Amino acid sequence: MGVIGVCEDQEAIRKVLLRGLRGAGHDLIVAHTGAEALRSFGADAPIDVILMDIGLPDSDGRDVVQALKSVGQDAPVLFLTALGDTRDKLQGFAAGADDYVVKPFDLAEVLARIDVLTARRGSRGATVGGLVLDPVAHAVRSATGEVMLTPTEFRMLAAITSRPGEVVRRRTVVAAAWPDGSYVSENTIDSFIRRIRTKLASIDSPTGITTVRGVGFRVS
Amino acid sequence: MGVIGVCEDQEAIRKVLLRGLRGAGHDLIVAHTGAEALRSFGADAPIDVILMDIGLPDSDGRDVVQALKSVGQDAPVLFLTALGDTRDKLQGFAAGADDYVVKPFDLAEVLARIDVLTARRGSRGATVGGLVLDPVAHAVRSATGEVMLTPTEFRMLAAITSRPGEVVRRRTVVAAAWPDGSYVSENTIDSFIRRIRTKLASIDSPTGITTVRGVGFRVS
DNA sequence: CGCTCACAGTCAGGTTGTCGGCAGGTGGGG
DNA sequence: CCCCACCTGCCGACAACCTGACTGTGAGCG
Repeated sequence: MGVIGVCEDQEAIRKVLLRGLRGAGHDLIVAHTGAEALRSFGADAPIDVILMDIGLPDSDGRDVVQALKSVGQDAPVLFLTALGDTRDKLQGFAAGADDYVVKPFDLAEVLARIDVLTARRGSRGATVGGLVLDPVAHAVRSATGEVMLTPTEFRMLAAITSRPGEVVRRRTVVAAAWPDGSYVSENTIDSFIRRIRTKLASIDSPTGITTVRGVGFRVS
Repeated sequence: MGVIGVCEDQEAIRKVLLRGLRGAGHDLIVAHTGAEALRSFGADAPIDVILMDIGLPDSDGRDVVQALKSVGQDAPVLFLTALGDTRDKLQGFAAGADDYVVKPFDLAEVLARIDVLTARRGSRGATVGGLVLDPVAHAVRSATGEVMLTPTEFRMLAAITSRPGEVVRRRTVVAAAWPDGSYVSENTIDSFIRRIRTKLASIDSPTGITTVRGVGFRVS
């Protein structure tokens, strides 16, 4: 379903979480400490939801989340913690939480809440600024026409349009359009971007792909 | 802040909610029964978040929510209910909930959760004195416009705005914006400050970077 | 089997934006 | 008044990016 970044130091809890998440069909990126989370959950990691403990051995999960946000990681965050006071919760939300669950938690509920968080960002746009992406026909439509896209072109464009207005990093695009672990030269990305741009122009698309130097691409 | 649709039949709870929501600066559309909610919360009602009780006198809040979704109302839904079993919660999420809070609830927490739901559909980013830094888009926004920043510019501005009102030393800025151990001439810092100032001016930013002679910079 | 076509990926050359620094001007504090 | 910190305009180097042409591969077809 999605890629979940899990940061939890206690082995027993981690085991329960990992099994539950895998059972629900999620892919996982696991960290045991705040420092590890900072390394593994970078802005270019294709993470859909972050599950974060607050009481980590090396740091405060809230600080970790704020650090991640400041480097551009914008995946929604669910705090999973023993701190259940209202004040703790408010601090969690202030630190950028999208949800907050108090231990001991019920696995099924956590899974449901994760579904909500993943769905909320996925549903953000079959149609973006006068452009309609048709996954069945592998085509894009605008007011004035329609073009076919090749499979790779389609996956790339889908990755970029899935976040209208946001910059999508080149690595993220690669992760979305090519199978895991495959190497593609930077130049290949450029070529595909060019082809997509040409096709979009051929149907007088109102929105185009703008490049953000040193970062990636963005629909505007 | 936003328009909240509240559907709650019990007067005591409703009163607490209404006062709290108004106090937080929200506008309200109030319903006392499911039927009233269906009438008032239509697809064209400009609602940002729906606060729904489940145990309504005339109907089940979950059915009401599903009916609203089927007519195109897509505002996020927060269920506020006495039913706290895991099974109840799962049913709530299955019915389309974005969040689920069990009574007795803490008003401050509910307000925080509402903020999350409204913020997710609006603009994101830390806001400092009328300026919004968006790490995802690599941009700064003011009331009148938006500019893109280059990676280095963004890191510098982020370092300075991270401590509003305080003076940030030149060394601190360098440490935040350049890789460890790299030497940059004092003049280079000035150049970047200048570029950032120019970009901020181009969007009529209400706050600017003031220099503190011999120490560093500060947002005012 | 050989031809054609579409797609993926590469290469080389040109173009542009970012970075970092220089040189000269400006202004405030001693 | 002088010095030093800072401002400003400007320029060169370099990397990132764009562009058009080209190669390799595999499917479809007569």
